[in-house]
Amino acid sequence: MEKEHFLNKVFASSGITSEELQQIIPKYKQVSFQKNEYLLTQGQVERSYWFIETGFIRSYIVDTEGNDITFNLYGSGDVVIDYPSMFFFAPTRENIQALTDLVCWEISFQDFQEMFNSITNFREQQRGLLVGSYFALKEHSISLIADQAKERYLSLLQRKPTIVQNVSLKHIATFLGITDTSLSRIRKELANV
Amino acid sequence: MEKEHFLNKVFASSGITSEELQQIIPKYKQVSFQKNEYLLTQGQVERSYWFIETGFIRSYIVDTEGNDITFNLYGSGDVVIDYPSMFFFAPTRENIQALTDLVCWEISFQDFQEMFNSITNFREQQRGLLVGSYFALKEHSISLIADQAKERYLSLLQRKPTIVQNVSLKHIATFLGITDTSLSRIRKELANV
DNA sequence: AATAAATCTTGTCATATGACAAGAAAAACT
DNA sequence: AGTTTTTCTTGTCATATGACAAGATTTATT
Repeated sequence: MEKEHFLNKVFASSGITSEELQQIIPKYKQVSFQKNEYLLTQGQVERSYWFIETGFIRSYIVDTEGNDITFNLYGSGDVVIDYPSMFFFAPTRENIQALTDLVCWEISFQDFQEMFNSITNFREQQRGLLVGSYFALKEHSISLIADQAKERYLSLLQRKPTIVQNVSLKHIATFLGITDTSLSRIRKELANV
Repeated sequence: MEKEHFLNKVFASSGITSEELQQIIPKYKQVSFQKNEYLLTQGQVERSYWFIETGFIRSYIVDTEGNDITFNLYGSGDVVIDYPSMFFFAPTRENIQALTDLVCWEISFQDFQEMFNSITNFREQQRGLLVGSYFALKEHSISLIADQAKERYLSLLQRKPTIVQNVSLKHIATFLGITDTSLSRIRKELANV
């Protein structure tokens, strides 16, 4: 996709003017990653973030027992960023990995910061992304407490069908807070109905 | 506490100048709530938020089965806000309730917004609060998946001892994603060691 | 102080999910 | 195409936690 076309879509409902968009466009650059490549690994400080044009990404953390837990799954159109690392200059606990070959649009923290401080509409739009991530995490967290594993799976299937279709069972399972064994049984049960 | 003294503490490490602080100070007003009073209820849109000077607050949501689940617990110095409701003008799912008599400092969204757009240091500091909330929620969410209930309780006890001392067992339990019965047993077990 | 209400503890039993292991199926690689 | 590696399924058994109910304790109210 052409850069301008893509960014037009990203900023479509933000009220950004075409003059502002002309300032924003040069800050984004297209980057590609190969399947299994890492965009960020544990211990690094994130100095830029990405919008996915095509492909799938997961982020995962390794817990104290060494278990690999998928923290988030991303698809086309999603923004991929570890906010605490980016804004606190803190070494991340996350590993962000390409699940497929990727085409992304990257912006550096420095460029982001400059536009965040100078363009009100950009600021509002980006704050919206952060609040949106917070909201998604909040719903996920409530769901881990309130819902059975089967309900969590059905909810994900409804909200992000392409993720469920394209990501391996074990990653979806740990994202939902269960084992791959359990998710396999849940799928079997759902298929039998 | 005097208003200026309190705000000096809140903005201490934000790089805000004393001229800027003079702009900020008039926007905050002291408000009191009585025990059990609601600061926000389900369905409302949040139009201001609070810093707690003294007292304890909990926010809870009611799930689809009618269960009351504590989403967050707040004590002195904490910022109390439902970000999605505030920034998306969305009816909240949360009920925010005083657990004790409270003294808080309140700021309206409108005043917040004005300063967020005009004072760079205020902007950075407030963005930091949002990212900090995101980070806390992220750790909590990972902990719900990766840790046993006992570990989650011990972690809360270590990070927020005054919360554990001042909030009733059943609220702490649902915050940790377990029943009051289970938490009671965990406490018994810990006492016996 | 007496009473009522809320909170916490403890018993018994049920159940969702995990742990581990073996095979089957699918995907990746040579 | 054949081989290796990864992913998914299924069986058996274990366990953390829940559900419900009855008392005990603490706190609030008259």
